[in-house]
Amino acid sequence: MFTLTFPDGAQRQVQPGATPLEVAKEISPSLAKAALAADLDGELVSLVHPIHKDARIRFLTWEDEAGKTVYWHSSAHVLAQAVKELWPAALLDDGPATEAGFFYDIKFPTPIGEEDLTRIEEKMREVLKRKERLVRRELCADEARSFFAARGERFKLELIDAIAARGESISVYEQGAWADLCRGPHLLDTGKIKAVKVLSVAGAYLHGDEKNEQLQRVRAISFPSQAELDQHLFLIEEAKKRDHRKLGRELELFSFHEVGPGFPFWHPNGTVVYDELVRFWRELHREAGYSEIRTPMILSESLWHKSGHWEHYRENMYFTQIDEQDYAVKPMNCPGCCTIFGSQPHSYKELPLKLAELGQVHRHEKSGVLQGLFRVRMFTQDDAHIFCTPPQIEDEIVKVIQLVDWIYSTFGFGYEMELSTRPEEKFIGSLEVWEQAEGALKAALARVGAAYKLNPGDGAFYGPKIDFHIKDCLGRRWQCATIQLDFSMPERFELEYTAEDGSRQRPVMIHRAIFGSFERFIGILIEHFAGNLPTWLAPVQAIVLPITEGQLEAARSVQQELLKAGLRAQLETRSEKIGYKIRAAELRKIPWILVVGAREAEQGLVAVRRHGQGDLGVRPVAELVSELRGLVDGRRLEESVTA
RNA sequence: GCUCGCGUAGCUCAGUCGGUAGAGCGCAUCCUUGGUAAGGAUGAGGUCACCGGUUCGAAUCCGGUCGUGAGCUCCA
Repeated sequence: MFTLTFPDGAQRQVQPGATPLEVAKEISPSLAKAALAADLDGELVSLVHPIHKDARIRFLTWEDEAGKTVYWHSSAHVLAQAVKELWPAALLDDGPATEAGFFYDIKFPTPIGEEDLTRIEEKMREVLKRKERLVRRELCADEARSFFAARGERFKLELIDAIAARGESISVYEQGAWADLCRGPHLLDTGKIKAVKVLSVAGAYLHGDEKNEQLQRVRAISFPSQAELDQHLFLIEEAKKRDHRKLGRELELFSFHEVGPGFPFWHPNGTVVYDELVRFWRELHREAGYSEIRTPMILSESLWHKSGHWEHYRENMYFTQIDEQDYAVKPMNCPGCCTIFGSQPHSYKELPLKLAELGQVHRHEKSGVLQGLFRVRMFTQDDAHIFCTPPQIEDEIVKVIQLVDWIYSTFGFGYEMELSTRPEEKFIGSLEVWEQAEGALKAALARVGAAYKLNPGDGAFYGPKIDFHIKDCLGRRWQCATIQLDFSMPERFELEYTAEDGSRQRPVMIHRAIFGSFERFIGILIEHFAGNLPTWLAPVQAIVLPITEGQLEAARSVQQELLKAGLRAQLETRSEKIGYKIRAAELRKIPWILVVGAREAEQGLVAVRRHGQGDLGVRPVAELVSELRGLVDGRRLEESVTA
């Protein structure tokens, strides 16, 4: 007998070879019905996996990420089967589950188009109706090779070789007359998959490698009920409405033009948002002991040789000539900052020295990756470089993490952290320094009590780093903040400080950004708030609407009061009906709409209307002004109106 | 950069079989002075992304270029 331990600590004895499904049935029929797979000592297993040890067990349902993964992975097999029934000559590569659905990379005899998606979807429903069992079968490498060779699946043969090379066991999952190479685990049968939607088809490289031939990636999603699918499709539509590229145009924040692909043009409204963020950032950094610097946009190519960028980053840089000398447009700010640090002697007493720079950088990104403000060729980083001694690293990292947390919480953003450590091979500096640095980062994370994901070997060649990812409304994760330790740059620039004992020492450099770039951050803000920016960030904070031209002067004086209080207020002067003017202001997402009619004008009142909330009643002008000032000064989120 | 799709007025989009362009919104002018999401009239706006080809004739068919979208690869 083996002992299974459940998440709540309860235990149960089972016979050797018992399966999670049998265990679930003993507990309750509803659990057996809801269970999709099980977690056995951290291993993801199917419900018919025989248990041959004492273990902790947890049943995975649709509510668990891992449960969804199994569900969608099985759905991917259904997709593949449907495709093979429609195009027997299609060649399959790989078809995993993703964060939201699943895909399959396929080489079609002739490329398919959007119009084929419905056919695939209908065929999938047909396959699902058969409610076929997914049966696992283990094969040796040669059996597997002849199995897929007989079917002409040459991509699968490559996958088999890769699996065999890793010394892993090879298995196929059969469903009806068809079978796919797969590690599993899977659902017991396809009957639990109730609703499917084939979403898109796009190019993808074989095995995800750019050098390989191009296949087509068919993306789809499935749900246990039609209602859940409908809800998901509704959310996709809602997300599209928030697309910052659309809102950016509608709200006249920024634009892109053929004369500068990837180079954003900031319109007056967008510039206000940008400047407010800068102001917020400056306030916090001044308080946190940073000094601000500015370094040139174009610098001699020799500097970029020295920094290593020419060697490692040339592909992404723009070059030019001045007086027949070679120059480069800066893609990063660190060399400029190091030039300042190196321009004068430093004492240990100055450390940690924190030099911040709103550095505008240009990077030649591949044309295909440009994407609104999320991926541009010119952007401004809220950069800073902290020069310190190795023992100071931990404290400084803690302070940066706290600053990031403060800034993100001001916008109501959730985020995830990742720690990337020393690469296996390509790295500079001694193992000792790396260990010290990684230890400092881990200690800092522990001190702030942050949960983080470890990416072993994912650090830069010059040092380990902590990355912060914000999740946007489409579920995409964007790296914004980053904290990177850098042992390389101080070395290359021969930076030094005089230590207590008079010796010359090399400082450690911490490279960090919090917004990451203003461009991307604003893009995320727009989508996060669906364009309804909090009052402190809104390009126009209030608009005054006279009901008739008779109140134009009274309305103008209300506007003057707001302007005097430092608020961004406009006056509507068009002679339209009030309904029309309100509609226009609502569409511009102006947070405060102030209506002045004969009644209000007489008593020094305004009728207040908050965007999205309708009429809030009348209020004395002075009272409203101080309320708005409070919102702005406190950089209040006003969640009730932005949600 | 690669694959596929798309490109018509400031915006959203029609435009049939190849016969040199249309709507709504917005904008301008005039009328209207209306109390919480669209009052009315008139008018201006387009080298149909660009270059080339086929054709008597191209927004429409073909090729190329540029831009853009979905992905891939890469990243703040």
